[in-house]
Amino acid sequence: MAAPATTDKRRLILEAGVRVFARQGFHTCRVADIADEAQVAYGLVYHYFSSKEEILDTLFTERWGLMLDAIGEIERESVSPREKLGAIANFIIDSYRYDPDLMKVIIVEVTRAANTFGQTHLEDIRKAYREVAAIVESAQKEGVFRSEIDPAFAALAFYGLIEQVLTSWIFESEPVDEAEFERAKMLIVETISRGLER
Amino acid sequence: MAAPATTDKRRLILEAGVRVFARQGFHTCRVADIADEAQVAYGLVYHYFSSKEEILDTLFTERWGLMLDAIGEIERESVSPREKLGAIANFIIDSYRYDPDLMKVIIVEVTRAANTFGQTHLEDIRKAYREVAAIVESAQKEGVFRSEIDPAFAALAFYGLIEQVLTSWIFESEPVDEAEFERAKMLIVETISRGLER
Amino acid sequence: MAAPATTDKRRLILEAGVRVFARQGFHTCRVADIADEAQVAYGLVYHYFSSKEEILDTLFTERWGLMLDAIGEIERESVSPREKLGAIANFIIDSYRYDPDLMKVIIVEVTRAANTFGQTHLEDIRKAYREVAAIVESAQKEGVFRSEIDPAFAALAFYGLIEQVLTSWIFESEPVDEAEFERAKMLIVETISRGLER
Amino acid sequence: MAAPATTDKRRLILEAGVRVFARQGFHTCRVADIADEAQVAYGLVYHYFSSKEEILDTLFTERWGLMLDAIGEIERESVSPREKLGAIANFIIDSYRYDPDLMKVIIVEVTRAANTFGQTHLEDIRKAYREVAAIVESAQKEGVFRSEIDPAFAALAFYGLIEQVLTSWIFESEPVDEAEFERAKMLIVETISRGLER
DNA sequence: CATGAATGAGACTTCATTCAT
DNA sequence: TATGAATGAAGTCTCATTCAT
Repeated sequence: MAAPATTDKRRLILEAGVRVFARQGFHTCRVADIADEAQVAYGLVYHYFSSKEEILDTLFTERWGLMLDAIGEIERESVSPREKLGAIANFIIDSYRYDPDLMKVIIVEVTRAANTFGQTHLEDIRKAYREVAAIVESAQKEGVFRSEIDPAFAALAFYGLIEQVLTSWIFESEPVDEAEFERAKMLIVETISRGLER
Repeated sequence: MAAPATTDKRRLILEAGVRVFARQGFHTCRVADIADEAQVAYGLVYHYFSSKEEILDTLFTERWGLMLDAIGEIERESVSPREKLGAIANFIIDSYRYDPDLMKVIIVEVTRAANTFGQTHLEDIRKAYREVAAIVESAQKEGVFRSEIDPAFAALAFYGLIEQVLTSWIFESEPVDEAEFERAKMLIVETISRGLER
Repeated sequence: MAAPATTDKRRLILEAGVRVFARQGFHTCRVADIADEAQVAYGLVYHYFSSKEEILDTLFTERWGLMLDAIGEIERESVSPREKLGAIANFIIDSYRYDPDLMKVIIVEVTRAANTFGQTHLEDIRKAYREVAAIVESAQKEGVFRSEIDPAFAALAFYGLIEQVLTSWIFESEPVDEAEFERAKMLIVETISRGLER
Repeated sequence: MAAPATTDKRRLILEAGVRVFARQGFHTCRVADIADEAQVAYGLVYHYFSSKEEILDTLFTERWGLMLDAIGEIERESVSPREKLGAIANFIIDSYRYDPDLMKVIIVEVTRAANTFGQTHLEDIRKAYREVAAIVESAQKEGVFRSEIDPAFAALAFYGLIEQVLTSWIFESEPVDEAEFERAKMLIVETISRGLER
């Protein structure tokens, strides 16, 4: 009695949404494009989602939720702050490696879109920032990180760097190769650590 | 040949565009909103600009050009690499201080918008990155900066941090106070330098 | 061959149709609203009725048929014309008293709706008019009613008055009280008789 | 400098609205039909009216306002109550004679449509009823009309009769001839007066 | 330069109806 | 009988752009 993945039309539509949003952009694509991509009747999109926006919201919330969960788990592990930040960076970069289209959509259409969706999901986004800031703060208390730097500012730098790296990949025409992923992980951790450690 | 600044309708429209794009976003606003804001007849917008997009393009190109000029000048000055990066960060932050709406529009609608405009102005944007990378590279050759870090990656980190800081201001409901500007300048230079210097 | 009234889904749908049409109007409501109101699966509506319109048609035909039957019976009784008209008025007003929603639907969506359904059921509606006209005509022949008035015109006045009274009730926010029903019956008969009798 | 009636597109659209609503009904027609009938671009309809509904509202309000004005004037004349009611009946019937399509639309889509528009314009409609009731009431005080009949009920009967007569014309396939109009005026006044006078 | 009416393609959304189970 | 997912045609409204004055 396995779940018949092929006939879960709702999931089909979400996956089509990822591809279409990534290819054409949220504002530029039409709902018809999503239906076509999903090989599904136009109206079915509205059977499962109340609007084009809800598709994007769902994609973001699902993925961002996974990330927040992962960050929470990482936070609770008893490893060094450096390793924690490294693990978070890894997770985000692996998310891109695993599904670049989805991450592109999330970054381009939500995380970096200050207006419509950025506002809607601001609280979720800020939660991720606060988690990183918390890691930095407790590392400062333990004396592992320098205290001169405001934890919130450190979180800004952390995500700013990662997002910029992902964005540079997004703009590239060629798919990113495996070595590049590993190199980026290392550089990010290296750079951030150097800025934060004593 | 006096320039009657007050009745330069073209300028009026550009300035209205800044306010409207900042307030409503490029995709959400209508050309009529811009005409209204500029207190100008609907059709006049199309007398001076061939499309809504051209208004945004003009705003971006004007401002980004000033920045590229400033970076060029800074590059040619004979000061330390650290001071050069600091000067660039200052310039960008002062741009925001001077005209937050314009910078909001440039960041939200162009720099961070991977699809439409990001693509159009990609070359301009990359030029700025390359300038910073060049500063880093020559500093590495002079032995002032560590050589382990790829200059292009350093530029990514540099802009990523600045953009993230500006973005955090953009999302804030309260206007940013002067002290915050100065604090940010210092933190940015401090963070970047620490990551790059020997 | 017991009729399990409670589970007669068809009847459930018809009754739900009355409530939904009365509340939201025929054009504004959706078939889904009727299914919801009837607590019945969406598709079942189409199992019993070929279209939304057929539900309304059925409601009208059922009720209007009862009225035509009643009028026929009343006509055959050997009472005065005044009493006959009074009995018809009574019947219609009692129909409203017994099921105001149903009468509202019939009047608003069929009887007073000149376009779609009015046309469909025009013949049925006219039959009722002709019955009243026949009563008037034979009363004129018997010398009980004045001959100056065209029987068809008299029927118009008769139904016009009743419909207007019902309409005024339909628009009222408060339910009509019993005394008002009796008062209306009297006034209607009084008014019509005065207009028709010698 | 005569008003160029031919190019007043707004008026053209209103007039087209009358014809299209009369022919197809408000719910059944499309905005495109109105634009076509007016020989005007689709978008222009929305340049002048915010919705299809606003066209109907405008038609009703314009015409009903004229009627209320006329009733007000008639009320102020120093003639007998019978003549006043006759004048009102005349005005309404002449309105139909002059522009049957417009009156058809007003009656079918507004006055007799208890749901959407009836509700919107209920107050306007009731105002007309109250004016007639006022005439009846003062006639009762002067002793010209019988006091047994509630003035509000009399108004109901008055409009009910007129509306029913107009409705019967609306349903007729042939246009109504002049003699019929005059005959109806007389019958209406006759019937109502007989019901009300001492 | 300036105006704003006019155009019409386009996109979203709704919902009656069908159909496979 | 009963279910509700699936279909897709329609229709409303928006708005960038054009154009006559």
